[in-house]
Amino acid sequence: MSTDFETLLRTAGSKVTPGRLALLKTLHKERRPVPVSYLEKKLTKNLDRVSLYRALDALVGAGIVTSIDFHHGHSHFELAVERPHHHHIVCTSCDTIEDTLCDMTPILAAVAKQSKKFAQVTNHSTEFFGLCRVCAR
Amino acid sequence: MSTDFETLLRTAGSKVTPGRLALLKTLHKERRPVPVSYLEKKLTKNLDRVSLYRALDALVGAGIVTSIDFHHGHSHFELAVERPHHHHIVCTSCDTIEDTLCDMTPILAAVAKQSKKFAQVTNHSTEFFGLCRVCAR
DNA sequence: AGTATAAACGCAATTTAGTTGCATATGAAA
DNA sequence: TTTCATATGCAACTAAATTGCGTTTATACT
Repeated sequence: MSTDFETLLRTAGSKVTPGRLALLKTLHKERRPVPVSYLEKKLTKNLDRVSLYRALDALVGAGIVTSIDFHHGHSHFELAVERPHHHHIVCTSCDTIEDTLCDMTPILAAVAKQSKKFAQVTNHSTEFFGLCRVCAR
Repeated sequence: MSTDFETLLRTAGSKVTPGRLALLKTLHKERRPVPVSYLEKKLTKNLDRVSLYRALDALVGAGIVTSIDFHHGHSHFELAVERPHHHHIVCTSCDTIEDTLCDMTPILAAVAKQSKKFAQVTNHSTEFFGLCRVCAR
């Protein structure tokens, strides 16, 4: 899997700019879904808020970054490349996150087959909520 | 299959108020996920914005209403009772929504088994995205 | 290398979503 | 019918995300 962010940006039809490279580098380091506020702080010297949102938009559109909703009132973002497709379990008490691999392909097939209105199911987002072992006591 | 909103509110530990009854009635009529802005307009005479949010909070907490995120920058809400558990496919081009039944129980079991940090998986949210037949052309 | 141009950028202002504090009103239980 | 916790409304506020616009810059093409 490539750490070649430059190529990634090119394939996304985006220009290779210092700001966007810094963004990808940060997401790559984090390896977890992070809120925009966090990226904003980390990248103050590279991208302002507006450019950050626009970059994220472009990257999500190109499938390079995933937008995730944990029902926290704001989006989280995670690098979608370099790792197998996965989902997250979130503790509703302490917000701990754990990655979880899960195979949605049979479900996707069933949904596509069942649907009357849709020509294709291109994407899905799934989050699990629960109680972590610490909070469960 | 009860349309007995009064009982619903009571079991949720909530008081039976005209505003909350009107809210449930509206969600019942709609039978689809609606944004808060929509409810706000429909219910101006019954509940102001703040009371609406607080009522939704209570109902979601009690499992009577589901909060759904279509990546539109705001939440949608749908009545969770009176209907089998289901998910939604959203057209990324025109926002058409179609309900879809899908059985996540095997997935949930797999996730729970696989998880190291979590004691229980209590909930999940899944949305599918795609192109409807109209937009696909 | 030099230049043209569309994409990216930064800043200020704005919109939209959701929340807090507090005083008042009201449903439900005794 | 009194009591009291819960629900409500309003105003003010915080936070999230977007728009408009003038400037800069990466890249494609001489």
